[in-house]
Amino acid sequence: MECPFHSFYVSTEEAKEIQRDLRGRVELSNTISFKDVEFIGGADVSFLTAVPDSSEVPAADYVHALDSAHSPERKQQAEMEPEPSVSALAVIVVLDAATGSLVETVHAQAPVYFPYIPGLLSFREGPAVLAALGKLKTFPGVMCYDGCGIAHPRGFGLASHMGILTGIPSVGCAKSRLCGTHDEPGWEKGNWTELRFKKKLVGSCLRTRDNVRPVFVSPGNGFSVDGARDFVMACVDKYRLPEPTRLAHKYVTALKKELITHT
DNA sequence: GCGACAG
DNA sequence: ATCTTGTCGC
Repeated sequence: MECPFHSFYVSTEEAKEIQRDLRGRVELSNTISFKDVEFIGGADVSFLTAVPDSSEVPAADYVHALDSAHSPERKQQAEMEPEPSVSALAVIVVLDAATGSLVETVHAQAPVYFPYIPGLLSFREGPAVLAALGKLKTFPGVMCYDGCGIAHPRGFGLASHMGILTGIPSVGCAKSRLCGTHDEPGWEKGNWTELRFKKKLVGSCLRTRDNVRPVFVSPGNGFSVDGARDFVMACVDKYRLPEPTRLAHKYVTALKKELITHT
């Protein structure tokens, strides 16, 4: 199956249409047995205002693919800012699955042409995430994203979107609920309840630490609901967020602070 | 029509 | 996400 690249310079309606077009490609059975996964990746994004992109690294393959769809005509058609003052800063960390040690960290900056709209997050953060992924030397066997997978209005959240575009199995681990209903899980680490949307099982409400708010885990692509939850739980150390996402967040925050200072 | 609403 | 100090709890 080829990579279904599309433009990210789209209107909100086109974005929803893209999600409906691609959701059928999501594979909800465990594609990989994370027992054999060597490297695990985690991604997180923060935003910069009025900080020029000083990237020196050549554009990644993902960016090239996206550029072909980035014609001025499309920007015009989508009625978006010619030169946004806000850019997304994405960081990807790669951990050794066996030891949990940090193997690689990369980052990329991309202009933001899309506003934050619940359900359309990937159109805001996607370009930066894809650009960062393209700079990796160590290719992760699984990616963990800070957002939803199929626990989404159209069953195609950030984790699913990135998973389909890159081919890397993925899981979404959101800090709060986007949609669906669930019972309150027990207060002990490891307790969980089903997250359902329109009567369908789409994820888990998982307690990753004793007495802390739960996280919402759902398959991105290549995972079953149970598999996604087991995977996230296996990535949890002593914090609420699983290590891949927690570390990625830690690094973007530090990098952002650094970039702002050097400006 | 009235709420809900990843980051 | 982002703007922000101290503060309560394990």
